[in-house]
Amino acid sequence: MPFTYEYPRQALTVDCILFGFDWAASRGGELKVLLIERLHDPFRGSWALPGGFLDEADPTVEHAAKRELAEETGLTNVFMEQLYTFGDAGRDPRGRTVSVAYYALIKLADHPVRAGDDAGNARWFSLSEIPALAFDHDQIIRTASERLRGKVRYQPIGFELLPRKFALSQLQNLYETVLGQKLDKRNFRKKILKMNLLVEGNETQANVPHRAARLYQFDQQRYEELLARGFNFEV
Amino acid sequence: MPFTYEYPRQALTVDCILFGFDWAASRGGELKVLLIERLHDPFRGSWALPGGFLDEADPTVEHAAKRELAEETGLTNVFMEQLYTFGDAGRDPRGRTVSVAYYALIKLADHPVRAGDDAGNARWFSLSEIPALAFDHDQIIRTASERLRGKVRYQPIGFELLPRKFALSQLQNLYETVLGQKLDKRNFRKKILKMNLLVEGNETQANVPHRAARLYQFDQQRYEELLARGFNFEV
DNA sequence: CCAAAAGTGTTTCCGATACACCCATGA
DNA sequence: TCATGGGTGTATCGGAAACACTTTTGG
Repeated sequence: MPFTYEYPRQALTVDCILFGFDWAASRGGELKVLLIERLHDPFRGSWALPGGFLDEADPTVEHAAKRELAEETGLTNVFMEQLYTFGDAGRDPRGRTVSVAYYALIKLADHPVRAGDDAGNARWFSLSEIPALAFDHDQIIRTASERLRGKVRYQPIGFELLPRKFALSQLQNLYETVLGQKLDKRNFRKKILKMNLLVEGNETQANVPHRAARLYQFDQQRYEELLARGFNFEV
Repeated sequence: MPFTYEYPRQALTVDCILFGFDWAASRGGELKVLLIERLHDPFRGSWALPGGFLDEADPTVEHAAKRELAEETGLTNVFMEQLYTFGDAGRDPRGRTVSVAYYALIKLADHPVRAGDDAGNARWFSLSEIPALAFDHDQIIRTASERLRGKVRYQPIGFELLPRKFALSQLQNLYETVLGQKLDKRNFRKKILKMNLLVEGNETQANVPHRAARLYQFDQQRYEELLARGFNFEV
């Protein structure tokens, strides 16, 4: 059942960049990106970002991104933000395709991943060990990483990337990873605590071969206040 | 000559938001936006953003935006940045249309505007007196205004919006207009001069009924250095 | 000489930075 | 008892903010 139009039309796709923070990575945390293995041509067998064609039934483009993500990786309830639209001629060997990319930050532990219908496999890759990707997806990931580095300055990204309860050193480690630079421990703590964004819990780490760290949580209400009124976290 | 595809495709358009700064506007400057009057349905006779369909021959989406802008308003050599992609169902009465919006800042004086082929008229409107617009173009303009307010904090926008030679009070007025708040004259001057971004000229304003202001220019080279290394202009 | 905008310094305050040692825990 | 990371305070510096009067020009 073909579809016919008076003028040529380009294909419209969405792609999803999901970032997770892997605290357990040996000696310092790592940022990871979720990739799927393509089951169909073009680039069959290659790793790629989850994504696919916009559907007539999708009420919004963002909806299409969430739908494709769920279909290919099983992930749901992910808050996505639009990143950028990629549409250079030649980015898809099938013909002109324009892709709207969305990105999200999620807690790795809360979102187990499984391969879905259109994907042979789904896996988290460290940013530093990403294989050759289909289409211009390496370029998309670079753009997303830059955006993340920018976002960290005016939004508390730990809220989305860390487990509900975390040690301050984990939060600092996350910032150091995203920003690519070491931060002073005492100054970091002073600054982050002064924001009144964190609630000190009663628990501490368990089974660590050193003094156990106190665990904190984000204060949801305070977080929303900060977002609404504008926020600034200069390093 | 119809075009046929195996799966349904959405129409892809581009829209251009051009901002200009009108210094002469009585009592303080005004931000203006370029609009065109639509010659064809839907929304024939309405004011709208310049824009149109992506063409198969456009090598990039940005190229499509520049091409449409030139066709409808005669403006060329405009540096555009991608703003956001708008694709909610229902934003176009003809059917599903996804639009990639681009925005640019230009010097009003350097870019005289004329109506082009597909536009009955082209005119600058103050942000405060924008008429009812076609599609969701009011929403697009709101998004662009917010982006501009954000951009002002890390890029010297005066470079793009002001005439080549300008008085410091013009620059301050621009910042006040974009940010929507008054700034302290002495502090503003100190800060902007300390950046070494401005070159003091020999000339002064002519024919003003008060003390003539010294005129400055941006230092192109210093500007590029700042852009490259990152830039911060907190109010 | 009046109206209107140009131009000019100092003080205060706060946040950013730099910096080193003791503490708790499990092995 | 040792290795490992957790936890803590102070001094200095620099940029941000507040603030008012004199100068120049055309009408």
